[in-house]
Amino acid sequence: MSSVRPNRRREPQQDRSRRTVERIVDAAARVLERDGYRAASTNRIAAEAGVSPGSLYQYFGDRDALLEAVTARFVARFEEQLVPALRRAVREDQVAATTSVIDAVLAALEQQAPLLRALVARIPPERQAELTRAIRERVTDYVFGTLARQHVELSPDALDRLTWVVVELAQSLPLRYVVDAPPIPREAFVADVARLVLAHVAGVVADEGAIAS
Amino acid sequence: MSSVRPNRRREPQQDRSRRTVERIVDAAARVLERDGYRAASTNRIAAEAGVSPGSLYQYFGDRDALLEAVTARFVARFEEQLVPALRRAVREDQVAATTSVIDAVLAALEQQAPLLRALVARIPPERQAELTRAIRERVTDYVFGTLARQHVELSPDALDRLTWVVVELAQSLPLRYVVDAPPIPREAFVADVARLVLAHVAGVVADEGAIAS
DNA sequence: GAGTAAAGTGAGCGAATGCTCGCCTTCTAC
DNA sequence: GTAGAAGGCGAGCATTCGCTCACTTTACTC
Repeated sequence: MSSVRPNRRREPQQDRSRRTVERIVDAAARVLERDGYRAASTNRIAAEAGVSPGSLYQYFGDRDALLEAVTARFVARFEEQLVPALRRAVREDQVAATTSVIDAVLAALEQQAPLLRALVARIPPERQAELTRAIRERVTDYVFGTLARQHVELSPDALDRLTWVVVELAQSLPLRYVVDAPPIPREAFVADVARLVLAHVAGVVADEGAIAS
Repeated sequence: MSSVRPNRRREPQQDRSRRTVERIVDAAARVLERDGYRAASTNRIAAEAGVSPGSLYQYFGDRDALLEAVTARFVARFEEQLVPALRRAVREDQVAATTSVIDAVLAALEQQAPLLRALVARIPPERQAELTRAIRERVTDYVFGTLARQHVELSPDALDRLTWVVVELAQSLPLRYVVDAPPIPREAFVADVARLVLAHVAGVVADEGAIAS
């Protein structure tokens, strides 16, 4: 139904134009943070970037493509910071690794807290789901892989069930923590979430063992 | 900063007009579900309701006031269904009560699943935060009260910390469950969340006890 | 059934927005 | 130095949308 919409209308070839694209995405993020989604019109973003509307449309097919680029960059930066931490965590024991991962997710979200708040609370449209989905995919792959390795005895169904809840714990809770900023010390929160994850894994493993025997 | 914006421009006095208001809110919810936020223009909603734009503006000050009425009705219906269940849960023991509450929250959300999905995923604007905040407030009051009664030994700080996480577990997880519809049997999910809540409460209580002694 | 208030109508205004296009400027290759 | 491509410009077009207002219809009161 929806025709193929190119995110980019033209691929920048000179440094000059690459900088222009950066400036536009920067400006879009800034306007989104400051003034919200409604006010983030293409003309306004172009003005904020010090660029003409025509230039904007040389690189972005339409308004949505531009806003999508903002969330894409958010996700890229999130991943960029998270992946090394995940790699490091592999060498730790289960308890330490769990804590490290929670901490890393939280840190990666905190890095871009203002934009995150804007994206979550100031409501981009049909595309907001894409943001959380994109973040979740990254974490899901890792969590599923780790759990599958550590608990080869679990059935695929149990693994799915386990993974979904663990990802929610390891991702939704930190996300809400950053957005809401509740009066809970950071370390206490990380410890709480890590304990929840470990308790849940142990619980489901015990359940499955009870069924199997 | 924001001037006082009356949600209602005129209070309906005849049955006829009360029905009109209902039809408008119904239509708004329907368009939101079917076509998303962008397409939910006032003219479109009026047409869907079989009503003229003028009539719409007799009862709603502006577009946002109308969309706010949609989420307000969602929250009202949610509460309407949840409160009796909470009252019933008071008479049960801790484990049963926890399970009952999780189940009740889930059921109340499932009741309006399509609209919930639209409100969460199809992104109303700066007001989406209000939806989750409104829901959360209802649950928070209950959770805080219950925990305070059961654990008088806890410090106010510990209670806050406990309440925030428990509310996230009891509300965010079910909400995501309804929106995402993951491949997890309902009863297993409810049991998992209940166990998580109980484990977390026990954990924090143990922590505090260790500090106090 | 006359008078009045409430409810409802819908053509259309003013403003804003997304986006275009003809034109100019800068860069690159030779 | 120059041709041609890439990049940039911005006035303005087409469209849409929120909202109004002069008017009609319906309901209530006595």
